[in-house]
Amino acid sequence: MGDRGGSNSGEALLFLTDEHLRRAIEAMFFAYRGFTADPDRILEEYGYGRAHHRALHFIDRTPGTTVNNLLSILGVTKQSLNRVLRTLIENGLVESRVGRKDRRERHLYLTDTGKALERELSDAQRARMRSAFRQAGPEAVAGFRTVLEAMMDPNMQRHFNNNTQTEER
Amino acid sequence: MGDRGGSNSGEALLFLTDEHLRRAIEAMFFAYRGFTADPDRILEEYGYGRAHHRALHFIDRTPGTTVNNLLSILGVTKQSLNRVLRTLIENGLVESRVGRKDRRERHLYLTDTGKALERELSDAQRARMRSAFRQAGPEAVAGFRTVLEAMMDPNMQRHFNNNTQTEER
DNA sequence: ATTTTATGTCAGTCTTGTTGACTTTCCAAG
DNA sequence: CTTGGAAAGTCAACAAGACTGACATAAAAT
Repeated sequence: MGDRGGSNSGEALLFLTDEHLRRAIEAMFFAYRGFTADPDRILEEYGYGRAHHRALHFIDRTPGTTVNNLLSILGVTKQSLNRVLRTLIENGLVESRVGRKDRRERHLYLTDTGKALERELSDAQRARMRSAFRQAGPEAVAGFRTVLEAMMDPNMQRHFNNNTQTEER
Repeated sequence: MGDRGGSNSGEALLFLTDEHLRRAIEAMFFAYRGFTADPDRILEEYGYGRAHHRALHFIDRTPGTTVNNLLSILGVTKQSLNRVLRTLIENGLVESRVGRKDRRERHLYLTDTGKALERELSDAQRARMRSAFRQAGPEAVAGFRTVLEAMMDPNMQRHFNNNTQTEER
């Protein structure tokens, strides 16, 4: 019982008491709140919500992505996504183009207005992330990413590492 | 641009390109989904939601906590919390006791049934956390926690480090 | 005695998720 | 060529969980 978690390097065993894990769970909860706080404030000004932010983010990340692809990334129903997408299209933030190869598909792009809002949102989020990373230092950042990736569902890891360019411009 | 952020802990400089930060933002998004996936499944069986989980968690963490304290931790309105709390009390998972010193206050405790569900939920969440921690290794875990804490709002850091026992048993 | 605090409740709104049913388009296999 | 089924959109209805605002009650504080 009076054992130690060994040295920091190598494969030293981990003493993960329930209390350690509970603290980590709470840290995750509180940190996520911080993570979304800044974008939430901006979104409110425009009358949008987090769902809109997510759509903007992933369309920006992969221009020309299809609705179906977006669905599998976001993990919501098409009806739910469609409502958000319709608003964004109506308001001129997102453009939906019929696919050339498969004309059932709609390929999604951000307009200049859409890009501007996405920028504003991600600038705020990046600023907080950058500040946290600077405070924590490079080693901590590496560890942070490693743990986050290990926490994802395998399916989401796939999306995370998938840099497919669905170009159809 | 070629600057160094070397005032940290005497470590290598951080190259935080927008692309790095974007990846980190996505990792946070996907990881949080994994983080909540298991409890969500369990909650669904019982007809509860995340809001109930949060209440159970923090009442379990700080038995005898008051409604007001819970409100400031969870950051929701009292109407919203009250609905959740009422359900949990009606279903016999939470007990609400009038304060002895200040009889306006209600002190909240988990019943045995409440403790059982809290256990089931946090066991699932801890299992995933433990697995991720084991995969990532001790160094990564330390970094993970450091970054999360730096990402919180100062107000939430306060709650995170506050181990006040509101004992009124 | 009055004010403030802690809590609870009622009513109504909003966002974002859900299911189910139906239509249109259109690729591809029979 | 016909038909089956996939991709996408639409409509309707609904629920959880957040919100605001108004009001009630009890008790502590002034």
